[in-house]
Amino acid sequence: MFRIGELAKECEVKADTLRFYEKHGLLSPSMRSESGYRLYTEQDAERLRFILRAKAVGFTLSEITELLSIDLDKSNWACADVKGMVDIKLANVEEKIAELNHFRVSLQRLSDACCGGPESAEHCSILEALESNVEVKCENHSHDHGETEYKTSCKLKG
Amino acid sequence: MFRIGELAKECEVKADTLRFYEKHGLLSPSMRSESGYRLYTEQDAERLRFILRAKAVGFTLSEITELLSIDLDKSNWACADVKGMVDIKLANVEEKIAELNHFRVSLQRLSDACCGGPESAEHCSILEALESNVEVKCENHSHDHGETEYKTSCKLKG
DNA sequence: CTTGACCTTAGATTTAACTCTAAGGTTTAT
DNA sequence: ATAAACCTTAGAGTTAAATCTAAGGTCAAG
Ligand SMILES: [Zn+2]
Ligand SMILES: [Zn+2]
Ligand SMILES: [Zn+2]
Ligand SMILES: [Zn+2]
Repeated sequence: MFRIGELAKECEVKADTLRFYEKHGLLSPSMRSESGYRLYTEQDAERLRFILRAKAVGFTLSEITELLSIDLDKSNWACADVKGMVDIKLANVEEKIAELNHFRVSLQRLSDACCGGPESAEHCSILEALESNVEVKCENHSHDHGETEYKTSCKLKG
Repeated sequence: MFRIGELAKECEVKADTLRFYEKHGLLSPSMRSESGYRLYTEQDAERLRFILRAKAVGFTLSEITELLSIDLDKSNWACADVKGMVDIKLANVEEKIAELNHFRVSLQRLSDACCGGPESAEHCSILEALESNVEVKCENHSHDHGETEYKTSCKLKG
């Protein structure tokens, strides 16, 4: 039997989080003490660990609710159902990764185009790219700061 | 001169979004009509496009606020400052990608371990993995549903 | 017997970026 | 002149997953 703070510490979450999970139907303590304190059994702790493992794998709390209901009623579900959920999630994650990769490439291109030197940003390729719609070209690794500045301070100058 | 709806349509955002940007100091129309309608100049439209481009690259609105203030005052900033922002963002994005890749691998492993067949999930490897802390092994592509079921319905059975 | 750590509740706040509502004023077309 | 389409404002609602606050009850130690 754990009190809320004990289980929280054991599983490295806040007591607030456990109350939140209870309010949202993910995990209720099996008992209460006479004075009303939540008392969690080892089974409750197992269920919490299930939740946390699913969360670590990227499921949202409402998806976890669904997984829990399947887990408690396995015989009425098929492997196909469970695998389906995982595969949908996998597709979501892959989509998100693709989107972020798009950001990454764009940012890398911007970064590569800027000398990063200490001189004025008046001709900074990054700002220019954001001002106009021009895609930064890959080769443009040292941009022009004008005759003098360019020669003296652009770090990446060929 | 565009009215709010016109600029919104032109840039494929909602009028609400433009009011939101105004409230948050990203973009104010240069004028108002006699009756109080917002009137955006071409310069305002340019600024909006700057915002949208930066957003497309993954900057948050508060980062964009910062970029805009740099852009309006370029001479007081160095390339290093601008590139620094981009590089920080790039690092964030890369971190996020790494995190999602972690999810992806875990999910893929779960998915691979489940036969996805129509029989009861009572011995589903996915649920078992979530119940216990055991990492699913890579080779475990067809799990056991018990003598009979396994033979009749597991799709991936070797 | 009192201090401090812990527990209870309901409800408010946080973050980001919108999105919507209500109640009304303006423009344009028919 | 009247309807449709547009505009104004202030402020509330949305989403997810907590996190925090206030006001108070409980428990073990010294
Ligand atoms: Zn430079
Ligand atoms: Zn630069
Ligand atoms: Zn199976
Ligand atoms: Zn399965």
